[in-house]
Amino acid sequence: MTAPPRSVAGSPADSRPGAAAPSLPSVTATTGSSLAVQVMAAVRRAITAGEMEPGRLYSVQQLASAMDVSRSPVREGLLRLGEAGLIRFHRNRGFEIVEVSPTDVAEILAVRTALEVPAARRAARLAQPEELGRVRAQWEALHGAARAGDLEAAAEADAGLHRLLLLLAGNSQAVQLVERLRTTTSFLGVVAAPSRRPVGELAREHDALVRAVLARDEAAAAGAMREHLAATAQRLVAQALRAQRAPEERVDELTAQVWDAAAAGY
Amino acid sequence: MTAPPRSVAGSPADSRPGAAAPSLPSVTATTGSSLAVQVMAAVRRAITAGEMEPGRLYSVQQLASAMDVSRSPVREGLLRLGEAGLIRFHRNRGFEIVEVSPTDVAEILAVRTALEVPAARRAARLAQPEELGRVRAQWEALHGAARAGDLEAAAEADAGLHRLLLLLAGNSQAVQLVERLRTTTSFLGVVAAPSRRPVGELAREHDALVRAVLARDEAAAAGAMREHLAATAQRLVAQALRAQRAPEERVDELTAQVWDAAAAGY
DNA sequence: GAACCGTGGGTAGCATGTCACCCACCGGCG
DNA sequence: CGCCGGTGGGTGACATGCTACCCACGGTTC
Repeated sequence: MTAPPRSVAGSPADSRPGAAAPSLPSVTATTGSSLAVQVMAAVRRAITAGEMEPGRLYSVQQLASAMDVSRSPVREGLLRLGEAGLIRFHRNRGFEIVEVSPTDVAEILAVRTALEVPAARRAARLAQPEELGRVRAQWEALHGAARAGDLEAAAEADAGLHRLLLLLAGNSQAVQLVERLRTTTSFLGVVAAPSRRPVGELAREHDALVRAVLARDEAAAAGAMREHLAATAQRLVAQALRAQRAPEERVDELTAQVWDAAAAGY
Repeated sequence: MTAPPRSVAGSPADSRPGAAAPSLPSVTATTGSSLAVQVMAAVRRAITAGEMEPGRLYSVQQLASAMDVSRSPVREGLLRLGEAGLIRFHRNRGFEIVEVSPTDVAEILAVRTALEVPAARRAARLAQPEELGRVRAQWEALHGAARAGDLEAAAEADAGLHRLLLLLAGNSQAVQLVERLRTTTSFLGVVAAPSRRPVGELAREHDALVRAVLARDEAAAAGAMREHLAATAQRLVAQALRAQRAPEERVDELTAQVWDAAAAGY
């Protein structure tokens, strides 16, 4: 449709460039919309898959060849990622993946707390009956995904529920901001824990929240949201700590420390 | 240096393209850094100067000709503006200035309230002595600019003070977010009111805030920040209302209405 | 007179050419 | 043996060519 399959030189097998790596950042498989968006998705996948790592330097040309597109959409997508703080450019040297530190994660969740706790309160107050029905539907979708053990679907339903509550609070700016913050944290790893027990627990954490909103209990909704975000934060901070090779026996202690420092007062 | 002065076709005097306008979006005068950044600044100037308006459709080619650069940096700058929600692209049709509605302004200030009120509290608690000195210095800079009647400098000092407090609260993510939000509202009009009495008033509004922080009074700092943001919000909402040709005698009433609806609960 | 359809101009998106700049490497000089 | 300036490859930024696509306009048909 949009992209006539050019012959394209590609890269034979050299990948000689000075400090560059012989990684294969995954080609454009997803046929979504613009190529720039597909590039962003591909880079994200490459990071979570471990094909691109924080230390190395990469270049636009390199990615363009590997993905079999021209430099323009690659550059465009990378600039967007850079603006979001996910990669960093070194002039005339290349770009580098920015490591998301545990502190960053804690700060992001603190910001989300500041935005979503009042939003839950407002949602409990302002929501129309048919909107409450949508909340219930989204909640049931989350439980359904949890029962099926589908982590990805559960994560999506989770995100949808949060977005819906922000929407019901009537602040579309906050919706956009939280969406962007979520993108950053999701660069950590697509799904939180591997198998543990989080699926059921995740769904259950929302129970109190949804019930409070449906009952229009503002205080309870706010409290439930705060607790849920705190639990999420600790999961993600712990994951970021492990990604930085923190000693496993100190993860719990460090997690509490980092989160408390970032969240106190919000 | 970089841009050999092309002959450039420009648009003689026709401006035939379907819905496009005969506006002259201002050329690149500021020699800052990348052309894309200069384009963003130029577009912003053109909007605040009334040379570009929300209804019309514009094209990359059009701006590129008018500014005597190629389409690449123009496109890049516009894409960044689009990501910030300030313009909207219509595929194969052009792009359009997004009108910042009074509701949007109120929502943005509500978000800032959610972020900056706790930040003021944390700053009062966490700031080191030498950091308090920087707060005092920034405050004095604000008063100096106010005394000199320099609106632009006062606005910048205002922004610097807010950024500093967010920084002292130890949340760099929030710093970035607020910076971005401020960019959006600043698209309304560079300086708030024309001459009124806002310079002195603006500086005085910060007095209680700064004093509370310096005295490490957390509750007072939070309260002062809340009041200050509410006052700012009402100014900006009123300005957005006037930009939408709201009847002057109803501006005060509508302002209070819009702000109360957006801010309640934050 | 009104609905329909071909056509042409204009646009965004992508591909590619080009250039100044920067850094790493290296060979000669002290 | 260590410093130092030349040099070449690689990169980001910009300029420009190309193409599918969309919409408005005008002529044709009923």
